[in-house]
Amino acid sequence: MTLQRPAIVRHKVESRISAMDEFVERMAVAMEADGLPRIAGRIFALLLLSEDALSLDAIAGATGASKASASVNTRLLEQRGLIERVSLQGDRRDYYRSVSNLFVRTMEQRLAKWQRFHEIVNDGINKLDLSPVIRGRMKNFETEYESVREVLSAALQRCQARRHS
Amino acid sequence: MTLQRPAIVRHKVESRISAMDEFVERMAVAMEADGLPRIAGRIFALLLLSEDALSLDAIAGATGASKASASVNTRLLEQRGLIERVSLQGDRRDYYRSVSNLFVRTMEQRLAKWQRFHEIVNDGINKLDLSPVIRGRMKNFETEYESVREVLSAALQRCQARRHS
DNA sequence: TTGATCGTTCAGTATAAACTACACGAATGA
DNA sequence: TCATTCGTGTAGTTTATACTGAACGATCAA
Repeated sequence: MTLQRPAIVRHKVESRISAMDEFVERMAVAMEADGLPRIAGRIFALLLLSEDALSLDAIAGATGASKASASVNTRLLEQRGLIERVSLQGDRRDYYRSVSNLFVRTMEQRLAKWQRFHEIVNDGINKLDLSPVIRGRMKNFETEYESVREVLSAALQRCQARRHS
Repeated sequence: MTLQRPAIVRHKVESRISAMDEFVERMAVAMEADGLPRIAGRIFALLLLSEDALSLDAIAGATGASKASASVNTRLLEQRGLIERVSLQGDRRDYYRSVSNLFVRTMEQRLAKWQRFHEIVNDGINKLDLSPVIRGRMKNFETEYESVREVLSAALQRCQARRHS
């Protein structure tokens, strides 16, 4: 059974297809460094390049993954806020597309990951009996983080405000 | 052959040892989310808690890893700028300790990772023939990134300036 | 030069993860 | 209600990667 490639890819000439594929693959590898499965990266890149929302079958067909894998990885990306699921009336299928406020979403994602990290350090400061030197080092680490986090949050809020204006 | 636990751990009473170990393990899991091996996370946490620089054998003994694994993972952490190798005169062994400007180092590390990501997107904008909608979406993404990156770089420079004053 | 110790490399193994094929339950339409 | 199509769960396979044990070259002391 041969599935159609999605519109964004289908209408391109051959040389362009490989350029697109290269983009997808590079993105997939880069996102692997962020701890996501490679297929999730491919799906993300595919949707980033696609103007239309794509069905699960279309995604599976275009990425070469099985439908089950596409299902798992779309859900993962959705949970992380990198893509969103949309439904079209008169169609039972789910469709997926890149979120509109992608940058802010990715940044929020990263901030949350840092947060867990720094919570561990804060717990360490509070619960362990550390030498003054170590305690000072860790507290300094946290102070610097807090100042940067505030600056970053403010910048992100400006991004969002600009979008909604 | 029983290796000594490092000083920071050795002098603690039993209940404190487990609290330390919990810190180490939590940190190891958190750093795994950043794509590092779990053992590297353990080593990092251990050195974060240790006032003294530790030898490879001490690290292997305290983390329960083999010396080979300790060697690989200390090198990895060193390359990432999270720990540094120090040598004591009159001692052939290498010692490792947490870097002093840890926060700035970790942020630089993360910024570099983002940079690769955004280079791919920029390449896509330049090399692919995208629809106006997609192109606009990606350019907007990059614009927002650039503004945040500048704010962040400035904040990091302030951190460094404060340290050297 | 010899012996001992240090860090590293390498081959093999164990562990973990991703992915697929298959099958199931739910929702829809005939 | 039966058939169809959707998304998801699961068992098993494949693949990748972390880790260990042993051997190696380098460095230093005797």
